[in-house]
Amino acid sequence: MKLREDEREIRKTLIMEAAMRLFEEKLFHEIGMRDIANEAGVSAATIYRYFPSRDDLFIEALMQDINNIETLFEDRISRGENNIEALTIASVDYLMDNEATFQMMCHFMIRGGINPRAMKKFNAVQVYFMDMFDAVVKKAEGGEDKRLFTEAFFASLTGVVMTFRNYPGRTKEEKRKHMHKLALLIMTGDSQLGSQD
Amino acid sequence: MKLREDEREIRKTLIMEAAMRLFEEKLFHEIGMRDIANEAGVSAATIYRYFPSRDDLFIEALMQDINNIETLFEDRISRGENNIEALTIASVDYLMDNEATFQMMCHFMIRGGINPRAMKKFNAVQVYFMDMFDAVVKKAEGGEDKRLFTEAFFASLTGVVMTFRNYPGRTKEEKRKHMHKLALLIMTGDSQLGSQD
DNA sequence: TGTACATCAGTGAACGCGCGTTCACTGATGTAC
DNA sequence: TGTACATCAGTGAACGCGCGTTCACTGATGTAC
Repeated sequence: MKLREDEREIRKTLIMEAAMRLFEEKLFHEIGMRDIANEAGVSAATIYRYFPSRDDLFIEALMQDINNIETLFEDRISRGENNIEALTIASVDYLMDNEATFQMMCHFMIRGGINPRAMKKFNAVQVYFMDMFDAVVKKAEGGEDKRLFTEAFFASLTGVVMTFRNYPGRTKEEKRKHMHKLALLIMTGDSQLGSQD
Repeated sequence: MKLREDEREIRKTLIMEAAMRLFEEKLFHEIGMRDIANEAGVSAATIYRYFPSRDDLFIEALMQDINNIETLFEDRISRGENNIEALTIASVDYLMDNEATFQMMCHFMIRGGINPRAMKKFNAVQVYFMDMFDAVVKKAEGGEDKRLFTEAFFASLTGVVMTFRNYPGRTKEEKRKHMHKLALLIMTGDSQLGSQD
């Protein structure tokens, strides 16, 4: 019966959304199955009827989130914010404002011992994400293959956010501004420090 | 008695070195107090006579490691490898070859809930590290204040290594080469992709 | 319309394990007189 | 040189907790005849 299958999909989404909500108050490693169950209004055991493991749950949530990013960025492009500077700012802001995505990314990049099934999914997500970035960059910059540029772009923004997001003694807005500055410096070779050719 | 104090310092170092050795076979979060104790040839309880907690132990180890980096980089500079390109390669290699340092850095940057005492130490380490980098860059590049540049440098290299160190289907050497390429692209705006002024 | 059966969502409770840390104690070493 | 005492390194065992996951079971819903 098809209806049942649809129903299942809806439940899965409900559970994932509950999990995502928890990132607003907790860090990735502090979010347990019981927390998610509680937030979703089901029992912890129920989650296992929809996801084979905690890792799988989070990776599926990440996959779903990536789709949101895609439309979000395409909207920006179509609104004319399609130069590298605007894209840089947008990317930093995205990573700053979407704790869930950022934390999950870091987790799966750094942590080992993830089951192969989940890891395969995560790698697919990474490739997909990079492809999307690539397409955006291509539209913004025009022309030939910029894969290397995209990778550098993505990796260094991640690094900037990771390094300065917990910088002590700064408000969130100060951190954000600082990151913008650094990201622009990296991406455009801006100011008196630029690339020496 | 002074001798006793010295003896304590030696023991501390022994334990830290044992901990560092474990990074060659395990990831940060897999290294437990019992493992360290075992590797150092003492009991787990003994460690607590020297360090107030696991976090403190690792942070002190990190602090010690940073000193090694300093001399390592200063050697390079004095051997004439003092341009940005050489420094970039050296930094990537360092992060690739020193699992311990890299993993500890990531851990303390991302993970919350670290006790304030330990966190304060970690922040001091970060500042120290950045200062050192700054000095190296200044010597390599000459001239004025490049703090922003240093920060961007450091953060993006960290990001590159983090993003591509577990890239599937590549040997370690392939990964390393790829990182070099990306890092150089970022730092110098090299190749056909460079910064558009 | 009614009955027997299969399917499956949902769950409370428990399993099993690992881990950071603490406790109560032993024994060696140094100090004072 | 000998004795009484203080200090402290070291430890095996246990504490306490949290967590991912599984189990055995209940009850609702859909299907077949």
